[in-house]
Amino acid sequence: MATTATILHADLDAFYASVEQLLDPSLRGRPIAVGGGVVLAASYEARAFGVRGGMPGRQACELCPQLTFVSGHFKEYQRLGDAAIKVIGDFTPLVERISIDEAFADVAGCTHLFGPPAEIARAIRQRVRAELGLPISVGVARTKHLAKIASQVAKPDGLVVVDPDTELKFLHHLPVELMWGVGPATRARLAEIGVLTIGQLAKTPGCSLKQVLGSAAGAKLAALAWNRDPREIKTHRRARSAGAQSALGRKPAEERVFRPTLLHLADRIGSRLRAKSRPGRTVTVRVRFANLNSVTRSATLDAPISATVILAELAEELVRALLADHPHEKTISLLAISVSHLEEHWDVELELPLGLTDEARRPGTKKGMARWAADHAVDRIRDRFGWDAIGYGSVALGTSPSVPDEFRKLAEKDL
DNA sequence: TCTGGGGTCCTAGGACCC
DNA sequence: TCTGGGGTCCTAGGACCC
Repeated sequence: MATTATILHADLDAFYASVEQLLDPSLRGRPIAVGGGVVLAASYEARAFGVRGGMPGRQACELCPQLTFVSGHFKEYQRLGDAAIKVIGDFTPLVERISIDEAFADVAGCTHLFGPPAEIARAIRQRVRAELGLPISVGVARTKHLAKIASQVAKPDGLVVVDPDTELKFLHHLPVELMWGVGPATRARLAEIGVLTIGQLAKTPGCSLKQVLGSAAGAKLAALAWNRDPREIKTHRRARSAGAQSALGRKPAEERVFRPTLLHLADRIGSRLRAKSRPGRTVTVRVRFANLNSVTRSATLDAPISATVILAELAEELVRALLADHPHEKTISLLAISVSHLEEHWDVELELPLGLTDEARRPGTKKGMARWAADHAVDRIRDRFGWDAIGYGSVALGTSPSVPDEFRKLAEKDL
């Protein structure tokens, strides 16, 4: 067992909101929310009123009447997020980026250059503050799980170092919902058997946890509660799926509604897959009905696909079958497509959409080639003139997107 | 007056093969 | 004809994270 804490977890505080307060000093010290119809991020001043990310804007206003809404500077988020991660990268190459504003790092190999892990954490915080003007919290511990918890405890704008000798003492008095993998459902189930803290979880017999959470989840949480976390820093992991979704408000479950939406979603996904030569074999659609229940349908093909029109047609077939199985659902509120079983690298020109029967989809046919050529042409034009220059227009959707495209891109993983 | 969008992982049951 | 076991893949759903 390693006896030193060398794992760092660094997390920019209320990232989008902090960037807005950095760009506009008049917003500093005030409750602000990025977004409009929906709160994408809230400053700490706003969180004090109960405002949270994902919350409808109207509800946020009720909680905090003096709340100021700002539309986001999404390019700045990307730039500053990249810059913060780069600061960490100046200390060690072993950096695992989790999202735009968060990363793990292992500094075991660079303490001889920069001093003990706690010193490195201080230096990172100081540099991000001085060079970028942003607050960042850092946790230091022997495992990723504990480092992540430590950074949560450190927020806002703090540093917490968990000494290996006192890690269980630190961990066990904290509430279970701070653990990675414990959300509302698991928290509620644990509460039913009287488990509120990580210490209580640690002392709960394995068989009880298995009963309440299932065998795998129970064993995993028990291990984390004793700080047995085997995960290592992974510097580059490839994406396993790519998807897109669109909330619709309330729309009738009809072809004229879902066809243009699915084409638009397929266009977004297809262009990403083609850009990285990573077509996929499994296509999954999700339909959310008016009552917020959602249902999925998927199909796995013999060969991977990434052509926009083929993706769209397959998605349409799946949605049609899904709706036929739910004849009483007349209203849909969201459509989603996801492509998984992605190839590591694939020459897209060789794309062979087997498993589909339509003559037009087969390779070598005139229509099949025409579709590949059309995608290729669209991709080239977008390379030169930008995504909106051409495509299966969102004008067809008839509604403006509830979330700007730039925001969507921030959440996209590198394929 | 019912919360957006992009992801990951796990599970249970069934099909199919050896 | 009935019986058993193991492994892999697929599907649908659920929980969770940022």
